[in-house]
Amino acid sequence: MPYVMVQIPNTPTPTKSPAPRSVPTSADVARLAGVSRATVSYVLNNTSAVRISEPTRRRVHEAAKELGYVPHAAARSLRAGHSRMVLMPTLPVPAGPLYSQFVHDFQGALSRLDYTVVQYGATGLRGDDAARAWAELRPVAVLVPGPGIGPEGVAVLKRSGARAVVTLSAVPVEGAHALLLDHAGVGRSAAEHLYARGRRRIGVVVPAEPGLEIFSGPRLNGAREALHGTDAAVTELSLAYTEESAAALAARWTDLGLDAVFTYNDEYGMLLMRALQDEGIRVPEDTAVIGADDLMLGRLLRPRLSTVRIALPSGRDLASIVDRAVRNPSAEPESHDLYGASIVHRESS
Amino acid sequence: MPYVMVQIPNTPTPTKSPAPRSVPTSADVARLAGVSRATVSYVLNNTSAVRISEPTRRRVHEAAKELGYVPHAAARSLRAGHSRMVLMPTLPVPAGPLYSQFVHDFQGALSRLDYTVVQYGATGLRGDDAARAWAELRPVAVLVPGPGIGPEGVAVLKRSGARAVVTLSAVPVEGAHALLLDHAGVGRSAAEHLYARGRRRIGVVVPAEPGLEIFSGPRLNGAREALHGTDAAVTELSLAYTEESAAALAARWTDLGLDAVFTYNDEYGMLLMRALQDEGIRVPEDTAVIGADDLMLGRLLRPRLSTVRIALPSGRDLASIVDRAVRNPSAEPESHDLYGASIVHRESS
DNA sequence: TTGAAAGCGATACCAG
DNA sequence: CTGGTATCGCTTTCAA
Repeated sequence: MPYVMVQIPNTPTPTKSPAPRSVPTSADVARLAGVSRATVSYVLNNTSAVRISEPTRRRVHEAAKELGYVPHAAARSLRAGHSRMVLMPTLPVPAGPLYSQFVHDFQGALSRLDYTVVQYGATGLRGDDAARAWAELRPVAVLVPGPGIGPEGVAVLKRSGARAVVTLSAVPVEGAHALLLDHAGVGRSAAEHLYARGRRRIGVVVPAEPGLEIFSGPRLNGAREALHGTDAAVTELSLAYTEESAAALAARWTDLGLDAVFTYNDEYGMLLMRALQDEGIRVPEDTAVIGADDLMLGRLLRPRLSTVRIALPSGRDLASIVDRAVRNPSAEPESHDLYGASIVHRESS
Repeated sequence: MPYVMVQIPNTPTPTKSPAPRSVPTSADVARLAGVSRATVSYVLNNTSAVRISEPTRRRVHEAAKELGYVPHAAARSLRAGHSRMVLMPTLPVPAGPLYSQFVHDFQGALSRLDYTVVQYGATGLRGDDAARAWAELRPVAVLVPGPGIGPEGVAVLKRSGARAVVTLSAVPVEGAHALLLDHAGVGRSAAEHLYARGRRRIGVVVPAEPGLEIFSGPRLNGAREALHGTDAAVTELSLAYTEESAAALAARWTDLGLDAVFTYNDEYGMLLMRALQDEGIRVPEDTAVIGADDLMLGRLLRPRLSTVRIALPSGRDLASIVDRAVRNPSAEPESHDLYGASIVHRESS
């Protein structure tokens, strides 16, 4: 810990020590193999347009291996003028199981199409600044989860060479392909379901964790909307993902006088349902509970948790949408409605 | 579009249509502002070494805005000879809650130190090829989760300019900083706990999902190790993360004659515990159950799930390890033992 | 079959 | 204060 001894300037100055052994370039390989850089490039890329003699190939390969040569992606794509990188900004919140699975599938599908998926941790930047930061990488396509981009952002990306911008969100964005997640529909379905089952005083959980508003807002509004003009009332319930918060909420449950609750998703549902049960409130007799996202854990609860399923696109489908858009960038951006806010009725409601 | 006339090879050739409006460069900005590229660079980077007149600054900024100019990261880092990118290969499996949280924290901490975290989806490449693919991006540091790299891989990365390679895994790798996750210790602790509570016929769940062997293997072996030479026996139990698989396993539970089970982690634990209960097997009376990872859901089960907690490093700690290593690349790689395979004893065991 | 050289976009030195 | 220009590493014509 020598750091306590010296003044550290407040700007992060990287130590500019000369690299002990500098990074080998194709020129180094050429020198060692006794050929020109062009030849090195031909050999290493298996260029079919030119034929290189077998002894030369071997010499080049050996030299490359000996030096531990690795081509410089930036230089290559600078020269080429394009890359096959698909950029995906990371979510501002830790990914849930649904999203993790989706990303995994999407990556697999795209790499089978010879793209490279990069999740880019651009925290702290908002709106157009974020889009500019993404554009600096000159990705061939960008998949934006959530409402992190506006029409100007899309324009910036396209001007910077992105051949496809796809949003995965509740509202379409001018110029971008849209996968429309109907969060409001989730809230609406949940509310309608509870109403149909005779519930009239309906709570809606809104996670206290920051960053989730973009999902929880539409879900809450959807529920409000569905019950507008009926004799049912909606109560917004803030809940953090901790046992204490759930216990506190459960403790004032009787005072709240609710006979049903839509818990934002299955995880919060599990949390709250357990707290209610511990408080002696019977589910579903006293209070009906419904979650969302149809996670495995809902099926394992007792009573089994009713849920609203929202279908994310399969990774393969989305990958092919991206690929098509990249191959034909002039095509009009499409909107794909991801219907499927469908009720999975189990025992808790 | 003369391209329709020629044979398109079956390799995915991107349509080489001339971009309708090509990407603006700093030269374009310079032209529009009536200054040289150098001046543009000075203005846009607020270079303090030179002073540019206010009118000129304005003209440059206006030109840049009008063209929608965004600098080209590849060109910049090619010139600069370094970047502040920290590369993190994505896991070969969808991330669990523990890991998602960890990545999120780590990203946040590193961006506060002015690094950019990139999760790179390099599927399909194994061992040294993967390391080479990562090295092409010339990251300043690489964090490898799991045993995805060997000493040669580390060497390749370092030769390519990576100033720090950190592995998050069970075994240290020559030349790399190591965060040692004691998976075997998890299995050992679980087994010792069950043994101490009088259990002798102990099952160990091994997830059927591919890609998890790297975690489940050591956990199983740790359990075996702990009970070696005692009067207890270990039975390996393959289990897929589906209700059917769990039900099938539970159905033959009596035949198996087990009085305890270590379920790999809490999620599999929840799954199996529920299946056992549905089968009429009492937990913990007939069979004790213990999971791992100390997920929230374990606390919400009834009986509450005992678990083995394994402490991942905090994102901030790890970020500062990386930062230190980057600033002082010549320092010997450190190994940090992440002890903390500690038993959280609840009701299921 | 191989080599010389142009140029991708941005930056920083050195003159003017 | 501003402009030329060399340079980063690589690919790809064009010549030899």
